[in-house]
Amino acid sequence: MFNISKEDYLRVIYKNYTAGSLVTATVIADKLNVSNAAVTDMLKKLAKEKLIKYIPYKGVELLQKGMELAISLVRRHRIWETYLYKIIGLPLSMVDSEAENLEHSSSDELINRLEEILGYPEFDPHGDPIPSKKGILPKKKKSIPLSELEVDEQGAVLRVNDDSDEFLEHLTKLGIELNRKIKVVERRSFDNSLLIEVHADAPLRGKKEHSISEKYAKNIFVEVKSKK
Amino acid sequence: MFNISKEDYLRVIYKNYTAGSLVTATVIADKLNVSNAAVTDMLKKLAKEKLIKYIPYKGVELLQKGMELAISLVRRHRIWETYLYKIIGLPLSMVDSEAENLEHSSSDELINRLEEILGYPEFDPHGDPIPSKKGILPKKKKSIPLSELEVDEQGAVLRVNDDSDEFLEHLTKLGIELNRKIKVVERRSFDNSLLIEVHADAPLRGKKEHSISEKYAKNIFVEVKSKK
DNA sequence: CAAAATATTTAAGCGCACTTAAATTTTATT
DNA sequence: AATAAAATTTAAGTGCGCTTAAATATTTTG
Repeated sequence: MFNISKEDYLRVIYKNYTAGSLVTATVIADKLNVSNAAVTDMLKKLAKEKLIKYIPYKGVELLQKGMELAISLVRRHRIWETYLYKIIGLPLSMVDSEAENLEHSSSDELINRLEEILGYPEFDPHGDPIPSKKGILPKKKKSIPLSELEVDEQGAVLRVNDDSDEFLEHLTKLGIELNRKIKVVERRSFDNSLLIEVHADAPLRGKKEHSISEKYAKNIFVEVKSKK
Repeated sequence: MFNISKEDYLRVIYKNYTAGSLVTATVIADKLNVSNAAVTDMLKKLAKEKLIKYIPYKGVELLQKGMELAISLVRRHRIWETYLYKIIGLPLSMVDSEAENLEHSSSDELINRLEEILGYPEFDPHGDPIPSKKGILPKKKKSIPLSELEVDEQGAVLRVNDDSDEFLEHLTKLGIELNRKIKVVERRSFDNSLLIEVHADAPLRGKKEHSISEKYAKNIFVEVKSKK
């Protein structure tokens, strides 16, 4: 892999940070598919630019400047994803990799225009929050994995937790996308697989039943609406 | 300037080639704003990859493979320009530099989709031809510079010959864009400046008179429609 | 047509983002 | 707490696309 830029390092640090614990070199190396040595090199450069706080052998976290840059990148990425999906009509399984390329080569003006065309969306097609021009993230709604829904309970898809093509393509086949309502019809305790009812959008109406494995269900997050 | 890629070299060679004469190193260096030494370096690499025929001290021309790559790049560039202008609504003076960034980071699928959305346009907003998926260029219509129109003659804008922001912004102010009809009302032989009538598009109707210098008129190409 | 001017290439070197291999620090184990 | 295992950093080196300065080839011109 080539030409992984500083921005990508910042994005990985941003996405893998959880309060209180630093992001380690190995995590970054894995996500970017580069050697640990390359990561150490880059971290030293980013630290010199005051973008991150780097504690050798321990890990890193973002400083103000780095945080701003990372958020701007995430914003660009998620706005492109949303645009590619909703306006251009690319399949969900393509938008992530396409956006990853485009995010590095779009002016702020273009991004702002795309956002305007989209009507200032709060979440991208995976359900991830889109930072505003000023870097503010919309509050996320509470969600639970589909796997934790009880039988006869229903929820609306809020977020998916995996970027692999296979995962996303399968969801598309099942008609599962953001905001789609899903009801659990049956749970088979043998393997914890579920029989679900995917409610169609207004135009087509109706609902379809599908069987999904526990692993899929654990990576689909829904907002619980009501019991029935 | 940094990170000027092979593709950019190929594009410059493509754009500056005229049958029978090779493209010289200096022309390339000027267009890309790099040193002659950098150009020589890169030409050797491109020649090794059989993308170009390089005759030291003389210049270069594209070979089959290089031609295909260059045309694909030009296609990506012009489709983005058209999309940014017509769909996204960016000002004409911005589309060239924006497209220059995007053209290197878009998949063929995306480009094909944009082309489809645009309805398979033949020309970009500057009037330059857009190569088809197979690399075929639409036949260009015959055009003459606005400066060569006679008084009372009228033509439709087919192409503009300058990419500078100032030039394009001024045209926008005058309401001059592709396919717009222009009539020469008066020619002042003192400085060869023209008084022109720019016909508005259907929705607004009417026409506006403007005075433009010879230099502007020489860079606007029109298709002669009729005498009056 | 030789000398001067111009264009082009070669040489040496730089910063970047990587690599592998060796050295060092941290963590886990008993 | 010593030692083995794992994680991380340092060291050395690579290819890329650039730079400036020097050498060489081509073109112009008086």
